[in-house]
Amino acid sequence: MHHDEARTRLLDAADRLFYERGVQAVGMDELRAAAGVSLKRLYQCFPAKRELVEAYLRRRDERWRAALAEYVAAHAATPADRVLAVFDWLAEWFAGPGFRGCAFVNAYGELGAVSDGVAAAAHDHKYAVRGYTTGLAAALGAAEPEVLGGQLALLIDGAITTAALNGDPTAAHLARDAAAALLATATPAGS
Amino acid sequence: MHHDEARTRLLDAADRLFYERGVQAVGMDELRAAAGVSLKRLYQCFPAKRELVEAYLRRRDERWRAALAEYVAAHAATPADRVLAVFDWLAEWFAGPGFRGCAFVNAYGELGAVSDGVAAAAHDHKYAVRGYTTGLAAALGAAEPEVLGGQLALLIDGAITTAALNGDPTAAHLARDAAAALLATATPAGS
DNA sequence: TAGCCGCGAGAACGTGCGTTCTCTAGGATA
DNA sequence: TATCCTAGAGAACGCACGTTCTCGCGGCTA
Repeated sequence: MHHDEARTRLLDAADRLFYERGVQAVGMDELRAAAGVSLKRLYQCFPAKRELVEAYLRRRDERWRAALAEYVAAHAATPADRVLAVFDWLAEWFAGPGFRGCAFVNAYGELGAVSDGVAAAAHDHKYAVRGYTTGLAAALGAAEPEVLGGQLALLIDGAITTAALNGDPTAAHLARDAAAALLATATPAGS
Repeated sequence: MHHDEARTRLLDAADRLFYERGVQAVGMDELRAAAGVSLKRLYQCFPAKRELVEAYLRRRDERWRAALAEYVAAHAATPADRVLAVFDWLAEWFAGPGFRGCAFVNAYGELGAVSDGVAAAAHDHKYAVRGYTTGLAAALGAAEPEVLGGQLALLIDGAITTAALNGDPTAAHLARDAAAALLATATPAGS
């Protein structure tokens, strides 16, 4: 097996197992077995668990934001619809199998105090999401895009947390309605 | 030392250490030392770490919600001010020393998949907070108190997450402004 | 005073896990 | 064909930690 394929399989296994059960609940040997890779190869690809964890978060960040952006681009035509589509995408995610909240929040709770790399990955992810919503707000012609974008990010995080901890996927609808109300007050009428 | 005093000191130490560094990063012996209690006494009070963790969460839930309700009652006169005061309290919490996000979200990320007790404690906490905000919304005369209350809870969770992961205490102000906008659209004019 | 009880201190035990080491087999090369 | 390199399988190591056990001391009771 090639180095790159082993790396991909390890990241796939990490993405599933770390998200499903938490980082510390999954051992390197279980990961190795799930990926179908030898322990020696594992440590060639990721010399320590720390590095695997950070690579898992970095890749998940890219994929998560790409999936969101792709859905929004495909399902909405107007700037306002794009904002609302964000919450439609969340609704689908929440209702899907295996949803267990935000991987970055979870990892931060587990390791943020102890691992700078994890804390930085969580920070960067949230910062990037906020950048995305701020972009949507700017496209709307909002008076203060940073404010509206930040508020949309709050609603996203709140919905994820509520959906996970309360097991309530309808949090996405609640957040969508709140976002619509914020849009109405923060943008020039009729935009 | 009395049994009850040992229990209190253990819970005090747990509240500080578990919140500060995460549950799994703190060993029973370190906890014992921080509480100034013997290991034998520790296991008399809490026969397993699991039980100490759950007691920590239960007590923190009560104290957190009591502190919030007390602040709101003391700093706001009208129903609308009470809603906004929630976010003022959050702003103080975020800016205080040692803030590291929501203890329940953190514990859920760490152990929610593996411990039913932790998942239930997190659920119950969020459910209770939502009940509180729904009460505030009802006092406002909101057309749909459950909706507004739920949305306020989303903003609270979003603000906590953003403040923690982005290290940005001003998330409370953002959330406060968003709450004000929601109040304006969800309540009869002038209430 | 003699015996008993409960406590604190800390050693000890078992287990899980991150990481490294050993051994064996197979394929490429001269 | 002989040799070397690499990979896989899995044993081994070291450590951390949850939990239990041992020991010795101090205070109570008869």
